[in-house]
Amino acid sequence: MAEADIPKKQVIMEAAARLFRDRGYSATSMRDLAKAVHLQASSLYNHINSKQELLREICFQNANHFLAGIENIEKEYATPAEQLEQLIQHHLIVATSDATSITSFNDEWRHLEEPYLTEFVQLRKRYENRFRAIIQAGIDQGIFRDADPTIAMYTVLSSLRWIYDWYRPNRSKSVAIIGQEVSKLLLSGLKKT
Amino acid sequence: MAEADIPKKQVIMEAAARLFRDRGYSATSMRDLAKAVHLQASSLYNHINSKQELLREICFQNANHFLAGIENIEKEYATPAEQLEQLIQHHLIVATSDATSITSFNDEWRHLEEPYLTEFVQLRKRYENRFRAIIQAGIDQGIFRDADPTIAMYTVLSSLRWIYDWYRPNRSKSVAIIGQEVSKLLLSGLKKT
DNA sequence: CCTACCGATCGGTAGG
DNA sequence: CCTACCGATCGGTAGG
Repeated sequence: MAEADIPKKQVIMEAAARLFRDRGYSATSMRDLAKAVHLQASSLYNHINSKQELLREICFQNANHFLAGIENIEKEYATPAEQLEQLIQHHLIVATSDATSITSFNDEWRHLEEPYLTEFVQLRKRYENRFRAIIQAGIDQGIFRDADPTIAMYTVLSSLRWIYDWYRPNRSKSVAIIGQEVSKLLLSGLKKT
Repeated sequence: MAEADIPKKQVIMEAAARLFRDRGYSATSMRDLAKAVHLQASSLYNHINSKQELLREICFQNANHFLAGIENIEKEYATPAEQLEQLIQHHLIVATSDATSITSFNDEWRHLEEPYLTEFVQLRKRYENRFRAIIQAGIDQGIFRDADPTIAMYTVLSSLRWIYDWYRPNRSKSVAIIGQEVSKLLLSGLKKT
């Protein structure tokens, strides 16, 4: 009975996110999706407008989630070192709170059609710019090494990505602990000093 | 005339790698591919057996390339620190020497059909195991910090991945220099000591 | 290497 | 929410 209260559209969205993650957007058919929610393919269209709409909402939901976090961290924390540490933590929280849909945000967005494709790329760029600015501030203040801020940013972001690409719950440590270890690795390096 | 000597199958394979990278395996049709090599779709089958075959050969070619390198490095270099540094360099060389097909190795392999899917996953696992063993050896010898070797391995591998995901030639530094900076970042960390 | 064509499947609509 | 169905496109084959 409790399940009956979840809007059907949300149920469809979650099933879509899972299929997009497991097979990719293009390899997922509306008939696959219909079967996953125990409907006929045509009945899906009483709740959604198109396959594109599903991808679009999944991608932008995540993009906005990431951006809201970084803006908050810029206000709440003063030093670049704190901001970066919080950013890493926030990135992992967003990614693991909606672990199935993050793959679309990472990989399937390229199947977005215009004008949404352009808009999405701009949102992502904004996130990257803010991320880079924090690293740049750390370098300017002498807290971080004199690294290339773009390279450092992508290295950090990529390191966070493997966690939801390869991580499988209850197979190993918790995401929080993995996140801490990745943070330490990125900030202090692998070599002993 | 020089181009006439390149086997048609190779031309098709390279065009396929580019399309799989740009649109993904599922979203690439044999008619797209045919157009790219100025043929009718049906004519492709005089040179190849199936769409699957193209993906399979692209994926396994890269997998074998990566594995051959790591076996060689294990023999040629003695210390884990040297081996890791060489491994990072080798990974980047493989990735950039065939930059278009590396995306299939990274992302499109999941569209492989059995039994090749299982075989591919095993090859990749073997690469990861050897990579992890080198990090483990460095920890045992006291050269590396007491990190989780699996986490360290994935962090390193992911950091290498962004270079061919995001890097665009002549927009910035060379791959060699980017690789050096990423290496330094991973080994020494972002924070000043 | 082409024309002609196969059955299967695609996203989506009409109409109830 | 269903049945019935649309035109388009899919990977691939036959036959020359």
